[in-house]
Amino acid sequence: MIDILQMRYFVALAETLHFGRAAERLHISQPPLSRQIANLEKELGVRLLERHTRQAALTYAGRRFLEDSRAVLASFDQACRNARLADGGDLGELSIGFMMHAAHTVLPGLTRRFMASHPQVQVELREVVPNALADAVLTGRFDAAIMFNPGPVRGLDAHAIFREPLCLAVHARHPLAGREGIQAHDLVDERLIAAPADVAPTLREAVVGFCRLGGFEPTVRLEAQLQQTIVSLVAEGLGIALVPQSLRKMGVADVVFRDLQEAPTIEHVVVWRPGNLNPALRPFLSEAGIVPRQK
Amino acid sequence: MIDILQMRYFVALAETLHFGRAAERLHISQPPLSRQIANLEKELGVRLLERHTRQAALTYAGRRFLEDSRAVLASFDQACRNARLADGGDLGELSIGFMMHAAHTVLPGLTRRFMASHPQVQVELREVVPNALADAVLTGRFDAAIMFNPGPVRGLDAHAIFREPLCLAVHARHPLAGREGIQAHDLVDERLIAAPADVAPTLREAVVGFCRLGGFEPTVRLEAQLQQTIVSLVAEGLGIALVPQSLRKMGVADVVFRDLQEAPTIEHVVVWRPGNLNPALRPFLSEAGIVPRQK
DNA sequence: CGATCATGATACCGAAAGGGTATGAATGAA
DNA sequence: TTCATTCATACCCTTTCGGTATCATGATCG
Repeated sequence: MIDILQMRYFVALAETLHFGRAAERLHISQPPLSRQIANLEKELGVRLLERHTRQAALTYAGRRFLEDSRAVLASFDQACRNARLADGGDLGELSIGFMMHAAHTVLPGLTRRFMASHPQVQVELREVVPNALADAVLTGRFDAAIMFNPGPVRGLDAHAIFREPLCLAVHARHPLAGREGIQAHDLVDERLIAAPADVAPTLREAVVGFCRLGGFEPTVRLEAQLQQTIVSLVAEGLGIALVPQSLRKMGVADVVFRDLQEAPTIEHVVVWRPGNLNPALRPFLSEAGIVPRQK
Repeated sequence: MIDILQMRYFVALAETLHFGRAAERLHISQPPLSRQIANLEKELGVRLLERHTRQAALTYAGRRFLEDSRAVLASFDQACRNARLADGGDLGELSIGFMMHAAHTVLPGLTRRFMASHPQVQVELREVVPNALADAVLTGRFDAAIMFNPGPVRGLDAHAIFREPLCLAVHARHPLAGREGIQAHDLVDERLIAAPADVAPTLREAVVGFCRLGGFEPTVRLEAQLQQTIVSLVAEGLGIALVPQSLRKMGVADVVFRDLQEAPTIEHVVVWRPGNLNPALRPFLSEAGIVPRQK
């Protein structure tokens, strides 16, 4: 059976046109090379070289086979390299799901760093409403997701990568719009807009907990999943909200953001399935500052 | 060393995900397959499959290696087939030089037949002034050439493939334009236009010989290499000419072609270098009706 | 024109690798 | 728990590979 070894020998021979020197280059002696080439010609049923006493010359078929062999050897070696690269997470695909909010905070930098250090990994980024993210990671739809901390989820590992304080978002003509040093009890009787507890439980908990510290139980009569939506609702005068500070970067007309005294904080986490065997996941987590524990 | 055999084994295994069935498909028993895969993984330094009791599953790196391996195997097998095809003259390049006149006679049909029976041979056709053709074949510029018979040329084989009578080309207002049964002696005192003897010796010989049979020695005061040029000169009233009959197909205003009694004939030959080892040359010659003698 | 040299082929030997059979270990199913 | 399935391991034999020694051939040179 013809194998890659004979092709390597043939290419070396075709490039030197000299059995002795080709053998030397291959770190073998001349007779095995002669025999391998003879075997190759026999199995192909094709004469590849004309042997003359002083030098050998490729036949037409030999020239063709040389070109093809070079291409085969290159792709063969590449295949082996690729397997090692893929195994090391340096080649392949990585699919990341994230809540919209992350696009304004950690996602851009993290993605840029990972892509720079792993140029051969195809990265798929996909925005998803937060409550679908955990399931999507569990089913394998995503290799990892970036979201507000959902609390412990069975089958998922999570690691905090970012923490930011909440701030108050009010309409520009709201009485609190000009106030400094706003505290929890200043929000008594305000109509609060917040994300549903099932979508972002820790965020909701932070909002509610802050109010309780101010001595009252907040009433939330309007809910929206996305922080950006909540800000828009504030702009429309439908209420006030406690939102992550990074939303200030969004320019929204008629909305004023104010710092809070003893502001609660909200955490971004990366979540992943510990059983996920995509080798590109580990370097991604490393880039996020996470050293996953060995299984 | 990793070789093509292990790749074949791996692809079979990856496609069945079952050592026993893959081994069966490869016509070997299961233990050698296990060992070869283990060797492959060891040499790559990469785990390609997760072995579970009930079924195996490819790792990420394994999936990548499967894709690459399929491509490598395909190109490997293709390289072997190509060598055989090239050796048989069914794949490669063939370069044919020809005098312009052949484009009106044998070249189109011959080329069409050869290309139809050898679709994978790249054919290069190149028009050349006739006296350069023999040298171009000798130097290897062309694998073969089609031309008027140049007589014996050292180092070239030649074989006739077409013979056509010459006819008379005269201006439409020439006295001979209306004559039938024109004979050689009717051309006495005419100004003849012909190709130089060094360009097309047999053609020139045919013209001169015909005149001698009519009892006179022709005077040629105007020469041109190409038959088409000669016909144009006839159209301009610069003289008359004996040209191959197939030039009648050219529509040239003011030129009339007349049959000759006992018309001389001119031969097209294919010439080639017997030492030319391009395998595509033999089938080309066969297509031209030539069975080259074995060297 | 014969001696010499360079080159590739051939013969033979020991080592390595491949495939086969027998069997063991692990794990999911009954 | 027992059984069946599946892959890994152990061991043997054959094939193949590479190495050394040597031969055949043809070009070069005195």
